[in-house]
Amino acid sequence: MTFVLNQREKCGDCPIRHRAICARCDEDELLVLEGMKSYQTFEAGQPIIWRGDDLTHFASLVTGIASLTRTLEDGRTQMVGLLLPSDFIGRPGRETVEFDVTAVTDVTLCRFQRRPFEGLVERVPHISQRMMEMALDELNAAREWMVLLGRKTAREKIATFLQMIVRRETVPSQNVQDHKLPLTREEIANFLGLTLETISRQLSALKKEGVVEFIDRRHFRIKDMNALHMASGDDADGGVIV
Amino acid sequence: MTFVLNQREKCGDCPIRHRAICARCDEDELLVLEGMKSYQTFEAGQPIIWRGDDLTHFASLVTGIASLTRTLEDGRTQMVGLLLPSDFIGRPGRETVEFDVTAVTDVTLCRFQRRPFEGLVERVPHISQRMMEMALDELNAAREWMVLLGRKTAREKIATFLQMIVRRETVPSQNVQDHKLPLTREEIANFLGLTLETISRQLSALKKEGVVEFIDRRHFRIKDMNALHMASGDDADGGVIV
DNA sequence: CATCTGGCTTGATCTGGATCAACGAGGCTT
DNA sequence: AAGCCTCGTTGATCCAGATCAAGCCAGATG
Repeated sequence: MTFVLNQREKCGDCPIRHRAICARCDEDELLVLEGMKSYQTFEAGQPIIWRGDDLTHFASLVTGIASLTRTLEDGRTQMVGLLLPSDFIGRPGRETVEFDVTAVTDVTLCRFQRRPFEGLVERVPHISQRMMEMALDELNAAREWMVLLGRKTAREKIATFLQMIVRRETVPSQNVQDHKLPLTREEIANFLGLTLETISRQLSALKKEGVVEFIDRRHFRIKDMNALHMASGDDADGGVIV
Repeated sequence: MTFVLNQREKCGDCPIRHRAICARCDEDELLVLEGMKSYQTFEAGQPIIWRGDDLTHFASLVTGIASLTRTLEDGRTQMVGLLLPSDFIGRPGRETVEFDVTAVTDVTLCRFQRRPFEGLVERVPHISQRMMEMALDELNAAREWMVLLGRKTAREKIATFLQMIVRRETVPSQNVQDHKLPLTREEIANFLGLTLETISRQLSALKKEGVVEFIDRRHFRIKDMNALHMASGDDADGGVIV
């Protein structure tokens, strides 16, 4: 578990054909993958891999949402990544996993044995380049998040989070302005380095100010995108790096 | 700027022969590098690259220390990485830089034009694998730091920071137990997401408790490694991942 | 040798977010 | 339909760390 890739498009039926792994889907190499893939499902809340486990498979997240977290001895937990459909789990050259991966919702993975997949990565330059690109994207995202965790206020953190949700558009969007919070208040808190009470209060505040509107607990709509952006603490340009 | 690599050893005279880039130094490919390298120096405090700048060169940090930071509009700044000698600056496939790189002390870089270097990376599999390994190391380090920034107390942050200094051993060590703080109190604060006053107070507290001893403002010695470890908030095993 | 300057320490006070606590509201089960 | 759960809201209070404010100390400068 490891890469989080902001790339929703598919270019075929099989998840492994997501642009995530190969930008050129007709490549013969991908046919090899067809033979070795298998599917695996997890229920919401179930662990997918624990830190320290052997990484026997690589996988592509087909449906659902998973989280990447670390929990300290006393139970404090910090989310370090959020995996959405088409995101990739696995890192070439690594035997074990450094963070816990947990299914946030029901999850389907499309898996490949690590060895043959790694062989493929080694043989096919544009796949290894793609893996490098994903790693660097993830590195950028992690560093952006470090800025948020270290220096932003609660309000800025939530505004940034909402912007991220809107940008990464979890559901392919039936209604353009409606968005779904993929996480509970507690999970959001663990993502932002806050408590669930603070999340709740800040969301209420944004609602009261007319920046966002809530359809129900999980569904919201941005009423004032500009105010949200102002509240996020990011400068004008630097927004979309992910 | 981008990779931070925890790899002090050299395997030759030239910095590019650091294990950082090639684990097998006799490779012919490295001879190519000999011809295209050039050196560049920066004074303490000078910017090396700004966010958004074109990344025309890759480089290896030969001497000195540099920081990777992001500054918000109102001046709040967060350090997202610390570059020590033999660390690598540059990312294959990227045109621009996402964070500011600044010389913390006087710095010497050994540079290479990006294009030819990238060509080399593409041609030589074990170099591209090494680059991937560095990227993944950095990704892990960034995520570990996210846990620190999001969930650790001031005391835990400082203890973790001191442990990191001891582990990464800035100076090759004349006296095994003496260590040097590579940063000012303010820089440490920006690294840990705190203020300089809090850094000062926490260091005083650790001193008073006999956990560390200060030779002068910059030089310290661990008196009670175990207590320091206890204070860091990390669990028994998970320490050295970097 | 006096002064200055930039980094550092220490004290006093303030405050954003944590913590503790109670209550609501929707979705299950029975 | 009643009784639970789990998740979420809101209020009251607390406290770790920020902020404001003096001083301090060592090395640089005249």
